[in-house]
Amino acid sequence: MTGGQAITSRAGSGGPPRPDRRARRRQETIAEILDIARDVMTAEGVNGLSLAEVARRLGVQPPSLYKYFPSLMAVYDALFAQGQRDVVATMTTAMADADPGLEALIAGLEACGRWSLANRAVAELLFWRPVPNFRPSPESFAASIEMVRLQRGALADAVAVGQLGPGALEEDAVFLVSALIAGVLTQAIANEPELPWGEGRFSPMFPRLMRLLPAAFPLPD
Amino acid sequence: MTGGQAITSRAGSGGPPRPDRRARRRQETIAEILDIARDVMTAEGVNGLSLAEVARRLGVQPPSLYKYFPSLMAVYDALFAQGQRDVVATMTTAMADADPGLEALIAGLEACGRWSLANRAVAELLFWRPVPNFRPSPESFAASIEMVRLQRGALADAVAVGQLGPGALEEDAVFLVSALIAGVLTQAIANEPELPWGEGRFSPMFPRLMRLLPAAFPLPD
DNA sequence: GTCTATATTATGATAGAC
DNA sequence: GTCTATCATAATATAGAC
Repeated sequence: MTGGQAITSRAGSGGPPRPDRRARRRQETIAEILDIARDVMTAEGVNGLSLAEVARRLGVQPPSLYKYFPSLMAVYDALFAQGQRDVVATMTTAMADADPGLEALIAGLEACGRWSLANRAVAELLFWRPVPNFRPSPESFAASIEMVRLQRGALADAVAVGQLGPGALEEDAVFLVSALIAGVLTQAIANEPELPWGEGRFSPMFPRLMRLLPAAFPLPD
Repeated sequence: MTGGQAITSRAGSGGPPRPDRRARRRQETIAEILDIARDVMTAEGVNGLSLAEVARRLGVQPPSLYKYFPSLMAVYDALFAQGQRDVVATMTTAMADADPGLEALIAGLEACGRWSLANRAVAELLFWRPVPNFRPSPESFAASIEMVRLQRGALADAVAVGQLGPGALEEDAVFLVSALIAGVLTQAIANEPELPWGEGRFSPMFPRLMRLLPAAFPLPD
């Protein structure tokens, strides 16, 4: 199922494929590997990921994968990095479409929740750290700092427009907020892994929790 | 390192050890196996538990363990059941020592949090369900129903004494409450696994979250 | 960039001697 | 209730042919 195109083009032109074409093909294969890896994690658990199973599903022999990733941990790292980028982009878009302040904060967290239930396995990898001996590379980790920055910005906006009190500017405000979304997500993923955001017993609690934010960071009298 | 006592007593009396003595020794070994299993999970992750490693640490050969547990999953189930009993007992005690109602609810949840950070690996097994193909047996699962019952009772008490509004009697109130403790715990375990309850960035948020309960279940006007 | 072959290591589990 | 020996399986990873 692979190589047909490349061989055809090579036979047709008589020359080797253009470098960018080869590079693009390589990127496609990498993307396919990561896609399959996500499927495997969803089916077998985050720890159940194995290069052997990925190779089986891709229809190649395990050693071939080492041309694309130097180790299993490198695959985890790529999944982590891509997932983190993906969730941050999703949150950023959702926040940009909402009024700055509390609405944007809630929209961003809700987008994070929706994404996490739609990408359960990667969300576990990102937020639960279930793989021993796996530490995300510094570059991967950088994106999670961006996530905190996003939330801090929205909290500051909410203070600026008078929706929240000055407590929301404190350093730990973001930890309180992230515990709220983490709680809903953990319960949903652990107890109702098949249900999307908005269904089940836990994610519908999210809007109610968000309505508590003004009480958590009260305006000064 | 074992067997010395039994051989001595057998040699001394000339007869076989009394059945209850043998049974007690067996229970001690089972307890020791579970103890070591907890250590292994703490060190290698919940999924890193293996009978081979337990046997190594216990100083026996792997097949010997099958005299005590029929499979690895049976060990997980025993850990699950014991952990669930343990955390429910801890919560029950903490709640009994507090005023019925909101204080008891908070004391129970706080005890659950303290226990979970002190028993990280088992808490992950209980609340995250990270082991694929592991379903707790019905008996094990029964204790987690008791946990819900405890919380519902405290919520009802809080309504009865006028601390919370009637919303706390609704079926989903316990899901909201459990999302609060789950959020703090998830963040603490994932990001600061070495820190006990009360330290770090997340578990100190718990009292602040509990102070939001009256706003979550407001009294009628 | 794919393959075969292989090294190395590990696992869960069973049979059967003692 | 312990052991040795073994089965069956699986994993990551490397060497080297094509």
